[in-house]
Amino acid sequence: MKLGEGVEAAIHCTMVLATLGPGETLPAAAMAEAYGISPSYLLKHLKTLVAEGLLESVPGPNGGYRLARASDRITLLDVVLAVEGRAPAFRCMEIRQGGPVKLPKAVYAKPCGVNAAMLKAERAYRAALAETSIADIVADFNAEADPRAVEAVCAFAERYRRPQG
Amino acid sequence: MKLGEGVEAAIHCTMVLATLGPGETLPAAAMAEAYGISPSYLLKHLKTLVAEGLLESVPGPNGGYRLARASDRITLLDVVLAVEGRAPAFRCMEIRQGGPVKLPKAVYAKPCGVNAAMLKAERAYRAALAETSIADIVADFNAEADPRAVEAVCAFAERYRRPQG
DNA sequence: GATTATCTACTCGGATAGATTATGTCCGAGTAACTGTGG
DNA sequence: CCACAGTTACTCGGACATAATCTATCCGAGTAGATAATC
Repeated sequence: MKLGEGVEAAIHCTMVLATLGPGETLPAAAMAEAYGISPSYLLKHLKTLVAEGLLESVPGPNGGYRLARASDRITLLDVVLAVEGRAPAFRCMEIRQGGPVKLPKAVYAKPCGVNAAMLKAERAYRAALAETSIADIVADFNAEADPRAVEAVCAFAERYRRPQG
Repeated sequence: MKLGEGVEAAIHCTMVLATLGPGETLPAAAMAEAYGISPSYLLKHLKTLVAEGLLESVPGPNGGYRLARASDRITLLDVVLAVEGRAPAFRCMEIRQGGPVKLPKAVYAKPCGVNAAMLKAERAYRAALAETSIADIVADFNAEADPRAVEAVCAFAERYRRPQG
């Protein structure tokens, strides 16, 4: 039960991309510098987000990344699943069938109760993540965070944003 | 976002230990054989469960493991946290502070909104796990599962159980 | 001076090493039961 | 026949290899813009 470090980066990058105007892009190198992380490694995760349909990439000079759809239609769940994979955290290996005594397959027709309980909990987890959109997080940040932090993010986006794409 | 394979084994072992009478124990080797997993590796996880206070171990001949408290007071959350650790799955690295522009620490006094949202989801996950006790899972298994599977588990426990401890 | 072909520089994308964690295994410490002996 | 000491075999506990995964990096493909030659 441990999420990769790239999830945090992916969420923050998605947030800052949400502050851009329509069509504007931001290069990966700028975001990597802004958060003090490896550009190559961030690129790896951004690539995944593009493949998952959350972001769009524009190659060439003045290229960069932008959201593939409005920020209020991208949830934290979308980002987490894109980076970590859609497979459930608990993967039932059916060890209940692993013993030496082999019963007919029909005995195990009903799904394992343990698996059911674990998946139920994971549904609750995902539902909670799905309740919060990137737009919500950004709005909360702008409203609640220290004005200097908000100003710093705006200045950063203003400096590195690329028009149109 | 991925749980170790040992979680499933730990839950199933806890369940079968819950079917024993008071004071009775079951050796690790028996459970490993019943589920077709490595005895040494299972022992590793059982050891952890003992250290976490969920199980008790009895050394020597006729030794084994038993629950440290009643099965209706052991939840799935207890087992998962014992095996996977109590640390949250999402660990905020504060990359928002990682950039080249250094703002006063007071700016970051309020916790990161991303972290808050992720931890909220994880609280929902843990709450769902805490709702289900091992006794619940066992009762559901006895009521819903195929009678042949129930019989197999009973026969197994009957064969390997050790009196008293 | 306008147009066009070329060239350059900058971007993302995929394939490639290193580090950390999870998985799987082995041997040693400790204890209860068994065995043989003596009373 | 009973008590007792020694031995044995079986259990868990901790330290040690192996495999998988996450982290980090480098080089290549592609494109927009700048440049310079040409009409």
